[in-house]
Amino acid sequence: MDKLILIDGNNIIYRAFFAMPPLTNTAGKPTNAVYGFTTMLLRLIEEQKPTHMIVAFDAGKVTFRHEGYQEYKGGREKTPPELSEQFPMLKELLRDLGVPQFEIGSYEADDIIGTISREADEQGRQVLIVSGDKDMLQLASEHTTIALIRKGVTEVEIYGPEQIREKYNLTPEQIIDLKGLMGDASDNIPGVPGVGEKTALKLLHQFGSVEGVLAGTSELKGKMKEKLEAHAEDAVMSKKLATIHREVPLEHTWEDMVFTGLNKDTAGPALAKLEFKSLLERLSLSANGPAGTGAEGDSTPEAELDITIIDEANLDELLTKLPGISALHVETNGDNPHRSEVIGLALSSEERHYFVPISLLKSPAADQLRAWLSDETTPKSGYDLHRADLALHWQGIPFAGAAHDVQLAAYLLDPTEANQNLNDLTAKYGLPHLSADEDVFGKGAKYKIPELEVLGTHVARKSATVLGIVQKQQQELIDTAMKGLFEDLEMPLSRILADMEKQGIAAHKEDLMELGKEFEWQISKLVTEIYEICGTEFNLNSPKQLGEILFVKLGLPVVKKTKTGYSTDAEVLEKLAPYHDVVRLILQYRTIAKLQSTYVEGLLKEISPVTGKVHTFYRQTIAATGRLSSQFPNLQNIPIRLEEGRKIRKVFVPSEPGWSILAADYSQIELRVLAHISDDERLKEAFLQDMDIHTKTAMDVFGVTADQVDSNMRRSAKAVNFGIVYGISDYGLSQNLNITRKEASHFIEQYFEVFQGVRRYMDDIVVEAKKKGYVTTLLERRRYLPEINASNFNLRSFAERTAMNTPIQGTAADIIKLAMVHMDKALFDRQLKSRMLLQVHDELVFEVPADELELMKTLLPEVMEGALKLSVPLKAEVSYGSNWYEAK
DNA sequence: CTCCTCACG
DNA sequence: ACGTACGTGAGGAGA
Repeated sequence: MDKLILIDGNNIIYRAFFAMPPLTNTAGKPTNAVYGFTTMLLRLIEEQKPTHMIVAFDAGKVTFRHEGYQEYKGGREKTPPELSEQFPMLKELLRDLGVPQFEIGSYEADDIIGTISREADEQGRQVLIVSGDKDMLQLASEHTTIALIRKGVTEVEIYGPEQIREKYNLTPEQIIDLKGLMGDASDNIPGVPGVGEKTALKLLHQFGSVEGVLAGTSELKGKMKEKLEAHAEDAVMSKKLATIHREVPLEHTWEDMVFTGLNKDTAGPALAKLEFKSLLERLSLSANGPAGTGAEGDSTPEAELDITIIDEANLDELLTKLPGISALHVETNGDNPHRSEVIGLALSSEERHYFVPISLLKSPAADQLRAWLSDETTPKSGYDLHRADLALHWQGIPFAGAAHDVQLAAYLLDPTEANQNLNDLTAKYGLPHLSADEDVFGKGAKYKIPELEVLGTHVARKSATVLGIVQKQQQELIDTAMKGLFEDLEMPLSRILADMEKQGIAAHKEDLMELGKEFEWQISKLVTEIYEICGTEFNLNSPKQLGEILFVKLGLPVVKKTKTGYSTDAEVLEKLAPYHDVVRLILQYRTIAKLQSTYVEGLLKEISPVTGKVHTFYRQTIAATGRLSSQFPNLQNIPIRLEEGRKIRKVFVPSEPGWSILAADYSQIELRVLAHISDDERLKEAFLQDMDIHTKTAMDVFGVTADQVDSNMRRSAKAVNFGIVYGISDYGLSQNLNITRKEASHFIEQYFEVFQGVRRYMDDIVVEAKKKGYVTTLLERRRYLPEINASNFNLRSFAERTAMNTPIQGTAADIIKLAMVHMDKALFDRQLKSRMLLQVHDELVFEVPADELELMKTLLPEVMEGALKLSVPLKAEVSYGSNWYEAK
């Protein structure tokens, strides 16, 4: 079956340009857009296996659309020169890859694609259109689907007529009417002012088309009617502009579009010229011309590896080879490493790969192998060694000697790239593809461990992959100045986290159940009362049903809407409370129900029957800022702000009699970090004198003395301080303080008048991010912000706030991680029995024996405060008690 | 599997 | 004109 792919060249290269971090060849020429385009193209070829393909480009500046409307695409920002110069590079590359390309004077890529897809349609051929432009949806048909590129160039949504109906309840043809009514700012198509997507959809569902709407205005009234009548011509013209021209005079034949695979003779040299080494390797092409094997632009075939499945008979052979082994992979099932089982262990040396099934690994015959596994002087690389350590631990197999964790390194190299599994990394580093775990094991209920041969081969390929990545990552870490961060902070921390998690924190089950009974009783009382007042029973946990009761039955005013209906969140309910007594009760119900389901029932399920403790799992590779996250259960969001919830903390107790819970938290760490990196004199002054920072801010912003600061002024100052850390916007502050945007903006202005160093930092960091494409923390942790130069206001603003926030939040994360490493060493050096149990972003929790309490009360804050030397002091406040609640 | 809501720093 | 505060994880509802 023939399959034709039509690619909107201009659109994709644009998106690739803004989605990719800046990337240049050794001569300093930007190549990022070409690179992004090419990776997408190769993936398409691999996944779709097209028999025909073209890339269409816009030709020239003036198209037939300008004849009727000169302002078409007016007001658009000029194409950045860094992108312009990549067009010829891309066209040359496509030629060398053997991918046909089309452009024709005075028409746009859309029109070429529209014309070819019409012809293909008429001949019943299968077509896939690739673009980021929603307008393309008008071309969908029985045989034609559209792959809409969403985020960056990696995610696509596939649309056929069916999906368009589901999403908009429109036919593909009506997409044109939609744009006719709503216009398109980026193309300078006016549409009807005041009509956005929502209104346009409503009108089209009622009248069917632009013409239908204009003919039917008599059925409408008010502003809407006026607007439509006044702008009838605009609507008609906009529709015309949005219509893809499907009769372009093209002189082409079906044969001109044939694609039989990459041109092996020229593809290699072309990619080499652009210095796309990873793509060269991925395609196993050589820079000098035709390559030996498997270069169809298809996935690199799975490598032929020398794999030995180990049993008792050949175990000795493996043991002799151990000195040459540096990479391993521990295969486990399930997400929770405290509960999952180890299935097997793969080991890799440069020459050979081995797989040891779990049964053998646990047997006495494997003593020597296990000794090697637990030997900290034999360095081992792997993917997610932290998880492996835990899973092995619960099977009674100790692990030590983690040298290079490929997952952790990948996270440091790009912390925003979500969940980089080994498969993603093979693509990135041009290594042979792995089968997806899903294909080997099946998923969900169908999960099944395959036969030994298949299993061993799959897992051994993973350790082989690790082996292939380590050196490359080492070099990248050096190039990005993150080697120190990796070796001296993150790798040591990963072992410390594993220790904390194995240790767990004791939770008093009976007390928790007792608390649950209390909540149960309160819930049933509240529920009865609420049903009675409302005069009906319904599911209080359903926002949908609750909305129905509040806004329809009781007729309360609608404050806020969500995508799917009425909003009933706490903010809305607070506003509704004065109107009806039941609202307060609902708020109370929500509070208690949350405590009951998440914290009582949720925690009960997580208390290990084996240890009587809760063993969380810290994830070191999730948060883009460098923070940790906690799962199964999340122990970083145990209630504290409200007394009812805070009681939950009473169930967390020391695991040995006579011991105490000791906790210390950093005071205002983020604002202290800000004082340091902004070098703002007044902010530094405040911390050097150890003043209450919010009161001090209020004094300076309102120009009053300390005793003139009332609680309201302090509250405002506190909100401004928060806002500053988050990357302030007047809108955000106005929401938080419930004031007008203007007042908020005035506040911010006053703040910056006083704290000019902070203003300078905020300005500078954004400029720096725009220039470099990333921001860093004090310890050189990096976060890329590809959207910092986006033309879309929202995307750009978000990236700008992130640029302001990440160095602050991230440096604070660096500091507490340092403190953990130092503290671990301090405990070891002094041979103390005290144990580190939890980290909650700016707080560390320990359990300590009575005879170490006095020492720990001074040691802990000392180590935390001395973790990193800043231009202002760090401050840690320590407290202790017989449980976590008391340690406040 | 997505949405809403809410717990934390 | 645009429509947000930064970073997470979990539970329940309703498709």
